[in-house]
Amino acid sequence: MTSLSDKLSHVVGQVFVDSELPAELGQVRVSDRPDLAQFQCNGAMAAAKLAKKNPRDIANDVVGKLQTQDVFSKVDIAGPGFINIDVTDDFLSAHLEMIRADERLGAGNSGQDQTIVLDYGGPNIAKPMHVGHLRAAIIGDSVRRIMKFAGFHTLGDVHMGDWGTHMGMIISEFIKTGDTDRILGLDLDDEAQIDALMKELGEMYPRVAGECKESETRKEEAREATVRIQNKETPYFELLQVIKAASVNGMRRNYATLGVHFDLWKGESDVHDYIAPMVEDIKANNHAVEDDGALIIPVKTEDDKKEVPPLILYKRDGGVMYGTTDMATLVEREKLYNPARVIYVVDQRQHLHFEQVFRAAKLTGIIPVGTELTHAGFGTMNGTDGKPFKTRAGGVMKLEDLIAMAEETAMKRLNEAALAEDMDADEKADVAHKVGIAAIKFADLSNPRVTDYVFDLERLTSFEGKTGPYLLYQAVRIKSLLKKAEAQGLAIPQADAFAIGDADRALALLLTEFPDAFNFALRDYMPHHLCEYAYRVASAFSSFYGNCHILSEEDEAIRNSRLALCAFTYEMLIQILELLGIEVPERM
RNA sequence: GCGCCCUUAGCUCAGUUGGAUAGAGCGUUGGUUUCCGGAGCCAAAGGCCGCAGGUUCGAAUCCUGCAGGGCGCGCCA
Repeated sequence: MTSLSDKLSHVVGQVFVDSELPAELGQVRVSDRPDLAQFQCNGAMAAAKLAKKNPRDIANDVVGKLQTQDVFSKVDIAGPGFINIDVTDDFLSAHLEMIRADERLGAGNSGQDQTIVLDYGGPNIAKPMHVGHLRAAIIGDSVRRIMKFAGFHTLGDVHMGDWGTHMGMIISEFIKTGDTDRILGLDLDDEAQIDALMKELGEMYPRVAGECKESETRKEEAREATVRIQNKETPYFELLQVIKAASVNGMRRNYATLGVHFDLWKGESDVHDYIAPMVEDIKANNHAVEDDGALIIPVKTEDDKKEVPPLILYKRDGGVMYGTTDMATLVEREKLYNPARVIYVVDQRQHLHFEQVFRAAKLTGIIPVGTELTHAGFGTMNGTDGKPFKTRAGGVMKLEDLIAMAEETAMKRLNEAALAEDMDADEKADVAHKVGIAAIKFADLSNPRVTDYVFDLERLTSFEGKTGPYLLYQAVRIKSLLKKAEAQGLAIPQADAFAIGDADRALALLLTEFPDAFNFALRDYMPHHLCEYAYRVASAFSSFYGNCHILSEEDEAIRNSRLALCAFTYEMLIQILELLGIEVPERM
């Protein structure tokens, strides 16, 4: 299955081949002059250069051959050699029927069941989740959904930070204050006790971290505790388990609220035992060198224009760094899953780090050279002042506070719009939740991953314009229409339904573009292509809806076609929003 | 100092392998409802695409230089 423009490219490409020109030149795309044509092909100009001929002559030749085919209602030449193409409504209707019947809506199975691992979590235990974790979660989960839809076997890993010096700080503090037994005695099935512990940790961590900065002795205590944890000594290791269990509980809650899914709940501690043998192997293969007391892997190459620092396996003090852990994680992933790709959805600022890790992993053979390792980095979420998003007081905003704010604003919007008025409190709260999450996610996903963006809650919760709530509103409006049709006894035709005409041609053509938008999103790990497309579908529907009657249409064939088109548009929107991780309420 | 990214309408941003008249949303102005959900729809105004060169039949897009902004550059993660 392919998009309509792919299909046409094939036809036109064949004509180019017949003229002894490369098939790629026959590439057809949606016209950027919809007033002139539905599709265009610019290959004649490029061909002119190759064949040293007049572009219009080549175009003439191609057009002559295309005009004999009955899929086209118009083929002509404009300007220096643009080939403009329209398809017949019958052909369009038939194509629409095909993608409607296809579970991938024409997008094809490019994944072929290959396994890929996605890393888009990274919260530290014992610390509250904050807005910094939001983008990784939202983008990573969407990329996972997209890849799964494309036929990949996807494994999302939360990969939490549960093994570093920050744990040493906290656990050494509990030991010092004699709170060990109290912590070990906590009932982890009791939400109240978990919340109390998390609150305590939230207060404790910044204080102890500050002390460690001030005092070398305190820092040494933390460091020593870290080693004891990593040696699994009692009660250090046991304390870690309690803190971890409580933290994971909070993480699961946060991610569940966001509707973000992970297949694997692994952490840095899970790969600790891989480190020593991995380093031995690396040393045995002469990839590691001693440097100023540290053990490093040089990863710079001859043709590097920039400085690429080595990856440090062991620090001068014998401790490991996160590059070491990332390497060990790759050892485990290779062993357990043998992935075709590993994709890291992590802050763009860590790009150099990943370049080091990827080079080291390929160099040492931990990961086969043919395996794709990608850092799909993302930019910073800024406040309306253009600086990184903070609370009014200037601190880091907790994720749950941000979500609560979004839900609150969403509720305010619903009231302003007099939406969801006849609902009971629970249903309305559920709608406000879905609207709030849709607002956050759509805003985050709708700009290209790598750029920074401005998080303006007032704007992105609006029901107007290119926002998540607008998309929900449009989807719900279609659903309402479909329900009304059902109530009137009008069945949605399941096959041979489409009879596309002037009123619905634009929407029909747009619906055939799904595979194009999808494949861009898939190729670049950039969901914003789908956001853009979803918005175009929603507004094309709105335009269609405003311009013609559907239920009251008296011609049965036209009414059936339009009903089917509404139903298909609804399915399309729901599917795209699902790929973005956005849930749509039944009504609002 | 070196490297990466960014600079497009008043504001927030799209723009695929170089293609026709550079697009959205918000805001502004005007129109629109005896009918399916009008926070909708239709339309208009608004641009030396940071600046200067170059390549090309053709450049927001590719190359070079400059200016402004963000980020990163070995023992934190």
